[in-house]
Formats: sequence, C-alpha cells, structure tokens
Amino acid sequence: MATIKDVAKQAGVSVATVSRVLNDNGYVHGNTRKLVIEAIQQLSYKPNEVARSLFKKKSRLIGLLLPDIRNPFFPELARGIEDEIQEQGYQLIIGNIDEKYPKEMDYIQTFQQNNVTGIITATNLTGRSHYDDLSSPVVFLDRTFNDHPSVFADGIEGGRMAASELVKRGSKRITILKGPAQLQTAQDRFNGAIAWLRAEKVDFSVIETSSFSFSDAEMWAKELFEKYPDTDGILASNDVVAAAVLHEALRLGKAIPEDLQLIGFDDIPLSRLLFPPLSTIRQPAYDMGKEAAKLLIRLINKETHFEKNIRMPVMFIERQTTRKVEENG
Amino acid sequence: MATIKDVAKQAGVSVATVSRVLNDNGYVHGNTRKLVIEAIQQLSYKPNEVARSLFKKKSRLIGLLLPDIRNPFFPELARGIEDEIQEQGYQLIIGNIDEKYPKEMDYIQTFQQNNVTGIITATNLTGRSHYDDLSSPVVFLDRTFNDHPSVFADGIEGGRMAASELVKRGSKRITILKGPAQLQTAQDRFNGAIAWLRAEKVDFSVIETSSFSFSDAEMWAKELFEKYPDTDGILASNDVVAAAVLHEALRLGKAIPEDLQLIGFDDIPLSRLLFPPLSTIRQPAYDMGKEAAKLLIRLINKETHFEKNIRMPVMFIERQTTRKVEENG
DNA sequence: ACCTTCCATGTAACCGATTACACAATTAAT
DNA sequence: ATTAATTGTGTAATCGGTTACATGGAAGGT
Repeated sequence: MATIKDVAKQAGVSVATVSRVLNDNGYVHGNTRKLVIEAIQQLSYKPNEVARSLFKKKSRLIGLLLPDIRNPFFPELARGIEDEIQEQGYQLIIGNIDEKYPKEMDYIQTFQQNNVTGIITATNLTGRSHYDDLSSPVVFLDRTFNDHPSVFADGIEGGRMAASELVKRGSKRITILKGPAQLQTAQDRFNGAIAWLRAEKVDFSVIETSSFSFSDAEMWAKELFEKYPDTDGILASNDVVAAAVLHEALRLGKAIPEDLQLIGFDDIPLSRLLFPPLSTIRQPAYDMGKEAAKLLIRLINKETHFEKNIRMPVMFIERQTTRKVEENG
Repeated sequence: MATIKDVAKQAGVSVATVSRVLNDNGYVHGNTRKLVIEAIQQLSYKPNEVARSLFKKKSRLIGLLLPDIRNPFFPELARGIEDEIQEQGYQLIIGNIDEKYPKEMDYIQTFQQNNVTGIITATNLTGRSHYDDLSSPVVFLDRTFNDHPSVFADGIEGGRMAASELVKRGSKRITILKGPAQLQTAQDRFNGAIAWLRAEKVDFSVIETSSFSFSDAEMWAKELFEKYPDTDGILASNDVVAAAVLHEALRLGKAIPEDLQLIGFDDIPLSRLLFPPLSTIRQPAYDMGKEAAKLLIRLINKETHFEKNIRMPVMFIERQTTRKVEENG
C-alpha cells in the first residue's frame, strides 16, 4: 500500500501539501493540486484510516451492541443502521451481548480502545450507568435510558392498537401474554393494552412470561389453553411467542381466525411465512435503525436543535390470524 | 483515557518498560513489573488499539462480508464467527454487499484502510479475482473460490440425502426447485439430488428459479402446482422457498405430509416454526461460522499443516412435512 | 582479576497520517 | 513605494503505542 510519503515524492511536494488536497483545506495552488491528484491516482493511494484515527482521536467506526443478532428483529435494525452510516463513510462493529453485563462492559471497553466515534446500543441491561462517562455519543435503540438520546417504537400505542383491533374484530375474552418484566418495551405494550381494555371494560386474563424464546413460549401456550380454554383473542408479547401460540392452537384444532384471533408484535420476516400468516403490530425496525444512525451522526457532528428522543409509529398489519372488520361478532 | 506515558510516569519507569510488561516480552525485573501493574490498575489504563495497529500494521479487526444480514441464514454464521474470534480478542466489522460488485470492492478497500487482520467472505460474486492481491488472509464461507481457504457444507451429499429421504418415505414423482444458477452451493444440492434420482431411476421434474426471495418463490410455487399437480414430493432449494411452497400447498388443500412431502434446505430458525414444522437438510451454520473463524485465525497466526478447505456435514432434520419411514408408500 | 554472558532499563526511531508554525512570494491597500 | 494581507508550501511536532539499539550492572567462567 502506498503511503502519503510516496504520493508526496511522486508529485514532488511535501506530505503537508498532499494532506491539504486530501482534506481539502488550507491553500493549495491549482497546478499543485492537479499534480497531487495525478500521483494519487497513479499509485491508487488510499489514506490509512488507522493513522488518521490515531491523530484525530476519532475513527470512522461505529459500535453496535445487540442482545443477539440471531434474534430476527435485530438484523433489520443492523441493516438500517448500516445503510445509513455507510453513505457517510462509517463502518459498523457489532457486539452480541446476550444480556450479560461483563460482555457489555468488555465491548464498550474495546470500542473505546478502537476510538469508535459513536455507539448504538439495543441491549437491555438497565440500572447501571456504564454509559455515562463515555467520550463518544451513545444512542439507545429500541429502548430508552434516562435522558439519553434514543429511538424507540411506541409500545403503549402498539398495545392499545392490538387490543382494540382484536375487540373491533369481535373477540370478547382476551388473553394477554405479558412479556419479560425487565424489558421496558414489553411492559409498554402490556400497559397500553390493559389500559385500553380496562377503559373499555373488556374481559381479559394475563399469562406471565419471562423470555422471548420459542421453546419457553411453547410451554406458556400450553398453559394458556389449559387455564383459559375459551379465550377467543390472544395478544402475544411478540411474533416468536405468537408463532408458538399458533402452533399450539392448530394442534388443538382451533379454527383461526374463526374461533380464535391472534395478534403478535414486531412483524419480523417470519410472520408472513407462518400459516395462517400472522396479523401483528409492526415496528418499523429497519427505519428505526436508520433513524438511530441519523441521530448518532448528528450527535457526532455536534449539530444542535434536533429531537433527541424519537418515538416511531407502529402499525397494525392485517393478515390472516384476525377476522375482517365486516365479519365481526 | 490514560496513555502509556501516564503509566510510565506513575510507575517511575520508561514507556519501553511498560510496553514490555504489557506484551510480556523482553526482560523486566519482578519488582518493576509489580510497580507497572499497580500503575496500570490505578489509572485503569487500557492500551490504545489504534496506536498498536498503526505500528504493527495489523489490527484486531476482522472483516465479514455478507450478502444481507437480514437473510436468516447469515446471522447464524455471523454469530458463530463472533463467538470464536471474541475469545481471541478480535472484533467483527460487517459489510452487506447485496450481490453488488462495487459495494464489495468498497468494503474490501475500507477493510484494508482499517488494517483488518483477516477477512471472511460469504458473498456470491464469482469470476473476479479481487481477492487475490490482498495482504490479509481471506476465508470463503458457504462458498469456494479456486484454491482459497474455505468452509462450506456438503451440498452434493445434502441433495442426495434430501432425494433419498423423500423416496424412502414413499414419494414417487419428485419435483425439484433448482436454485439460482450462479450459486455454486445451490447447484451442488441440485446436482446431488438429480444424480441420485437418476441412478435410482426415480421420476422427477425440475422448476427453474433465480433467487431465494419469498415473493419470487410464491410464483414458482404456483407454477409448480400448475405444471405438476400430481407431484408427491418436493425438494425446495432452501427453507424460505419451502415456506412459500408450503403456503401454496396448504392453500390448495393438499394434506401434508400425507399427499405431499416437502424437504427444505438450511434449517433456519424459521423452519421449526412453520406449520407443519418443516423437514429439512440442516447446514450447521453456526458451526460453519466457528470453523471459518478458526481457520482464519490459523492463517493469521501463520500456522502450518492444517486443512484449508473444510467440508461440513449436513444432516436430515425430520419434522412434519415428511412421513415416518414405517408408514411409507 | 578479566572477559563474557545475561539482566534490566532507557533513548529514540518508527508506523502514517494531520496540523501548528515558519517563511517566501504574491497581491492589495494606503 | 511601503506596509499589510493573502496565498502557497515545507518542516517538524504530534497522536500512542512497539522495538532496535545502547548502556550499565550483576553473575559466571577460567
């Protein structure tokens, strides 16, 4: 790889001049600039980002912290982020945390050692302020944390929407699968739903759950149909859980959506591939990623006067686990 | 952030000595070492990886090139890689290529500018040798390319296995969805299947396809059942395509697996969530990621005498789109 | 006692960029 | 014409590490 010195020699100028044309600052004579550009092309020179980063104390790297990229919601976020930052010349370093505090600390540490210029975190460990004394800006994605900048979907509205769509389509005895207690986003959905159901005086029951894993969800699905065999509308804590409920319902011979309606949450790619295709409350994951990236870049550029906490709209996606409004009970 | 100079001053030694204890090389007196270690802890000093990388011309970063992280097969690979390299203190930079050559070139460029110490690529652009003159080692994952180091699943055996399982369970008129022509892995599966079917003189037909996308697959599924309405065993080019076929078959009222058996390929997380859960040929994606990472690290460390082209075994995962062997034909 | 070898440590060059500062040449202003 | 401001370029310090080399003292061999 050619260095800035090689370019300088080739163009017959000093490295400072080369650097000036590279960064387009300071004074450079037109002819000199041409010579330098030619030299750069001839040597197909690309500046060494590491050297830059060392001097500037800022790289073009952005760190992304996720619970687990295998969870189908996160690739969407990651891709949204990447598409946005890539245009600005940034790169993504990812770290899977598995809800483990030491891993999170480790990654934050390493990110800093690598001079990352910003961090986006979608992890769920709360109550610790390990994000407070970082030199680089941090954006919280799919969660909020104190008054830190954040991008999140409107879970309360989502819960309300799910409940009302179910009732509007004729369900009378709703069962809600309450998501993990430590996840604010899951609680928002739950609270949004029960607030609406109470206000509307609709009968409902609750099954407590503690994870989003499919195999756990299979158990809760069984529990659900044992405890509340005559429920006719289920609000799952997310789409993976909804898939498990759907399985169990079909296994029990329930007609969906005729006997039983079901709404998930997230709209992961899987949801439309289920049978019947799952009605769900969509979080715009890809766009949330994009927004988080935009927000982060604004923070990096020290812009002012922009919204630092972005609530993204959710949307009811009507598929075939809910009935048509016309045919409601 | 404290620097090595701060540590040196605090411990009353030179930076060289600090560096020696950090890297555990050269001579350092026991007492001096203790002083340095204390200073490091007091200042909670962490070496700046950027400075290291600049001098060594090698970072602790590994580049990963993928078609699209949203495709459910790739998060598994990525996670396998990450778990392996993370133990060795490496970080992952990811790039989504979308099968676009300029994007691939861009990322390779940027990786080099960042001194990545190795690259793992799971992209599908062939016929160009843009990997030939890189200074860092490259591992091809889920594909092979000339004699470059690679990790891949045994597609030929997978195709053979899928065909034979279908026939063993009673299917007589097989239809094969032939995957995209430019993907070697897809062709291997196809060739493995038809070779076996021909040898066994089993009747089969072929539907040509050109992508792995679900919406395209919905069309091919329709085409399939129009052209070959009496097929009783389908071999899909992967699990996403299988999901589309499953939808169409259920829509047409086929009894699965009684009237029609179906086998996918990959075993993505979705597959067990389909209804009925999909029988498939499993590629050990997570382990393939791990193996690729191990292989890359061996190359980085310039080890010798190890296998540079690793063929991973595939496995038939029996779920409910195939019949039991006992109840066959 | 003298020479060699091993230890222990420090000084300074180096990695490849950016930029403060110095200086010369040109242009503008009075 | 003289001074001031602008333009163009180079030298060298700097970022934070690693390591080649130099140096000096202690230990070992004859």
